[in-house]
Amino acid sequence: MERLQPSTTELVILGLIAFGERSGYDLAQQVERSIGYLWGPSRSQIYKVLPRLVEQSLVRAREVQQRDRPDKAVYRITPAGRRALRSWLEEVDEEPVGGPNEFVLKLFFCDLVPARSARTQLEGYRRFLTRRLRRFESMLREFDEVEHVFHQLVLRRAIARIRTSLDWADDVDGEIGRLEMSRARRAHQGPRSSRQPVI
Amino acid sequence: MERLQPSTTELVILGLIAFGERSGYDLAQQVERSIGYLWGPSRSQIYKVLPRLVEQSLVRAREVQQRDRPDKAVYRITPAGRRALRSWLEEVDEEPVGGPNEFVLKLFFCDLVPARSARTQLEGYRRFLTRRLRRFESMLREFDEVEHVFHQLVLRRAIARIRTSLDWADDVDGEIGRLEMSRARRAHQGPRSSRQPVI
DNA sequence: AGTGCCATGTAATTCGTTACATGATTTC
DNA sequence: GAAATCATGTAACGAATTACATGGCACT
Repeated sequence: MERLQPSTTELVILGLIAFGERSGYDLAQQVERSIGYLWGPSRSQIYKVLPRLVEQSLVRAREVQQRDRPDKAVYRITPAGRRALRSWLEEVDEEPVGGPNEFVLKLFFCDLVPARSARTQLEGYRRFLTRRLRRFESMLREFDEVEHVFHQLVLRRAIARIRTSLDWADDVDGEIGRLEMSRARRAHQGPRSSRQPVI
Repeated sequence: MERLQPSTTELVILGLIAFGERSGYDLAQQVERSIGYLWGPSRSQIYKVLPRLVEQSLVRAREVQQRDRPDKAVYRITPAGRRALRSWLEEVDEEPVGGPNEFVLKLFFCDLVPARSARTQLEGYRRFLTRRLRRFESMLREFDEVEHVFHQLVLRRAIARIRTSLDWADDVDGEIGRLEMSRARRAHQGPRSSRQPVI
């Protein structure tokens, strides 16, 4: 009974594990110190997801004995896990059900994949933002400003934020270019570098 | 078995009804044409919430017979509903569980309350944003830029968006000022105006 | 003695989604 | 004849939260 695509929650956990071996506790900590604001499952939810990932053989668990600390289980990504993660990151969902954050969430993990994939994802995000911007701007024209001042104001905030994100996307584009160059340079100098994608 | 505070979903539905009598269908439509992007319950969820609101006597239902269209039920806010809504809008939750959107959601409904309440809510939002900005900026310093380029980039987006929201808050402040003045002018000229708060 | 960190989980409950079901009327 | 709009709901399921439960070590 394998699902075709794991849930976003599962993929995010998987993504964090892809950066290196982690325990459930580590994951909970890292979540709130990094992507917690984009997407924040509770500690207990993480512990529920981990066995599911093992079951789908996307990660493998390993017991670690400790003296002065409680024993713990650490999880490491498997080849199947890498494949699942890669296909998630490479697929561009034009209208994600989980909202616009899904683009950003995927971009967060783009250190794991070739710069090419990051660029593709970014393009999808840009298209999404542009569509939204058009829609919101036309909504703004329809609203009457006299009766519902705050409706308009809130909409204006949304529009301003989209514009900011679009500007940011331009920055990222440049950054990806620099990344590609530095990776290419390293590739024909020394063979293994920490900057190369790891999955 | 009365809850002390209705859920956010209930309050948002209640808020929309406060603008005027609505059917379940109307609500679903209005949601996706206005605040859907901030907070989007499905149509079927709306139909589940409406009886709950009746039960808590925050709204009253009325049957409407129609010839060429199916009959429908329309909902109107009650005095108890107004009280619940007002207390929600006037209360500033410094760290909302539903995330930052809760501030914006409340501001969306601020045409219903005195300008004073809007300003108080806005101040809370500003404090929230400033706290976040400080936190994110310190996170940015901690990240190493070499290994995880995209972690930094995503964080930079969040920071840029917060700055945009803060600028927007300045705008809203000015707009509220204008609103107060125009309301005051109307108050000592004609007695009833559509621009006065309705709850 | 008390707080906080490490570490993992279960149980109860709520919230919400998707899919299904129905059916008339209007518009292309 | 097909599609869209109006109109309301149920049923099955999944996802996620909060609260509960345990327990040792380190630091003040």
